[in-house]
Amino acid sequence: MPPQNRACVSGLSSMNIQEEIQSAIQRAVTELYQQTVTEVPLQPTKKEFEGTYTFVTFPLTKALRQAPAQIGQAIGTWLVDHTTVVSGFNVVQGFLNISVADAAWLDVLRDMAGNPAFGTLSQPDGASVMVEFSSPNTNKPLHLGHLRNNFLGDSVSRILAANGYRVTKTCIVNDRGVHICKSMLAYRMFGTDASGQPETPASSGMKGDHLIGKYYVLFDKAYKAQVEEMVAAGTPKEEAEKTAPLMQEVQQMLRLWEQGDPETVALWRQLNSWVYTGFDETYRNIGVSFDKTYYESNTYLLGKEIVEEGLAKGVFYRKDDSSVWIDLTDEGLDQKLVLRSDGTSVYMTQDLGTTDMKYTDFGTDRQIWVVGNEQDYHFKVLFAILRRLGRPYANGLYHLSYGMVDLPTGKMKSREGTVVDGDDLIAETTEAAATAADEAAKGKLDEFSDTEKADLFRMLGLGALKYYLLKVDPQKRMQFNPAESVDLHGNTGPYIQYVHARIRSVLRKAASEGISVNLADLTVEAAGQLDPIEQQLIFLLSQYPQRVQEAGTDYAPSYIAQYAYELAKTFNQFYDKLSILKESDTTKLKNRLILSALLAETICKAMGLLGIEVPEKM
RNA sequence: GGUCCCGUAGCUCAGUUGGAUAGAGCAUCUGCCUUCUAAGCAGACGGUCUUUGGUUCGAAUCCAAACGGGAUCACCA
Repeated sequence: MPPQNRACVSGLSSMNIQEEIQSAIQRAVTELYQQTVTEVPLQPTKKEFEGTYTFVTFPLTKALRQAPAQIGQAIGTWLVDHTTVVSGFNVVQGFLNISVADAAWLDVLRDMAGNPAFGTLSQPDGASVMVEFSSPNTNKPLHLGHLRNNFLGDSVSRILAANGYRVTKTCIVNDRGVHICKSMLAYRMFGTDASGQPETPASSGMKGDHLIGKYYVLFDKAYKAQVEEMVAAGTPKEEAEKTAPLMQEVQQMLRLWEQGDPETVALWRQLNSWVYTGFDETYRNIGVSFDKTYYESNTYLLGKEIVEEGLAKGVFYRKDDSSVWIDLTDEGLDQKLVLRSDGTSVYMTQDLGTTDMKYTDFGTDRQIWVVGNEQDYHFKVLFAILRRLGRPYANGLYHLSYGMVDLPTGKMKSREGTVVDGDDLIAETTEAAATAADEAAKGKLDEFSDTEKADLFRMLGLGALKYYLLKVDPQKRMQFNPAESVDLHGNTGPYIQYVHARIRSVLRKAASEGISVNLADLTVEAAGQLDPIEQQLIFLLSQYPQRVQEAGTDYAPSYIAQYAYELAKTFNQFYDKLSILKESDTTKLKNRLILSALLAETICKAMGLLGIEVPEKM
């Protein structure tokens, strides 16, 4: 991806400590050494040293012809003498650790707290992006792997929106094809009870997607039995798999569907509509929605005219059997089929057409696909083709690839029935959260009504699950441990949710005691000393816009998860070390309240970027 | 076999553009609630960053090779 504009980061305030120190260091070097430095990277000072920002002087030793420590000493002294921001420094070898004046911290706090849009960035050109995710098949319910996909896509969409992009969320439903016909056929065969009544979601009490999933499994069973029988009778396995009567029937059904046979189409519509009702319920449960849903039954014929175009442009070539190919060997890829010899489409043909269509519909500068890493190769080829066809959007395409989710027992395998169902998992997670939370609450929830409790437990269960799946780098294959996923302690969603509730509780108490929390009360000058933990909190908060921006450029919800945890953890340390409401110095007290309020708000925003709600009480 | 991804504490994972003695959580052990929510905090224990070379003031990070795990290389999607 092209690097984004770094300049949009600092829209937060007139007073940006980091930038101020950076430019001051540049001036220091110019004045002290008559040299210019263009890059002034600062890093957070390690915990065991005093200071907030660290400037590494090793790289300057050659140009300035001085020892690293000497340079640090000189620059540090200069900063203290010539700026109001830097209050002190210490030098350890090539590391210049810089401490910031309390007045500067409080200034920053005031700017952040006074800006309701803090952390919402803007793109000067009003850039737009489309995120495609979820994209389920209509022959089975969503499972754990789909949840990772959905949470990623949803979160990335929110992060990009916070970065100032116009975001369009799309979903392409795979609602046709052989696999759909399998469910349809099985339903026609087994879906009627002894008295001739067809099974429906209502009659069975099953969610529509689960009901259809059941028939998909039934087909597979019957088909396998048939193949085994044929093999036992002497037919070679491969031949049996192709010629089994059930498979023939499925193929015939697909042909009928493609011809628009009314009866087949009616059955298809009926079953799919049940599945959609089921999916809608799941999406509502997990808080995921789309701006536009595409159906493959409408798009599967697209792309053929692009094949013609490619042939005319000489990008594709036709073989003797009249199949059409592209040769990408000079890019380290292979030769790839784009149209079958019988003139019908393959996956690639369709994707070429759909990508064009999405661009025609929305004209977004970028398109992102959240799709598992087993399709890495497919997307490399797709993007390469679109580049060669000279599509104007070709450089804005990105495959957000993610790894599989394994179980402690190993891979999820649908054939072995080890797949973790999404709905079941959410129900179990909520249940586990309820049990654990009820116990941990120790009476705190006594005044909650049943619906309030249910709402909280749902929030905690879902928060635990989303956080668990999002805190890991998408690219990495990850292990799903059911016990860990519902944990309320440590680096978890509920831990962060708890901190939010904790802060809100303090703020409520302050209000009930008649302590006002107006920004105007924030005293910058006579504030006295800030505790290092308070400085650390303000520093962390000031990093928020930058983290949002980095998460946007890297499509990385995990950055936000990590950040939210740091905020929560640091607040707990602050909360343990210093009293807020019992502070006798009212200036300090009000400053702490403002700091706490901003912290709650920022935790809420950050968790919101992960699609996680935070409670007022827990 | 070709290509791509991954390899960090017993387990699950962080580790920003190469920087200080590599960090969290879980698990195990030890302290801290008459005081704002203890669903918390503090501490202890735990490492040849898979291995070997290279690049340089400096490498978990960059390069190369090996080893281990995974994916993919269909006229499937």
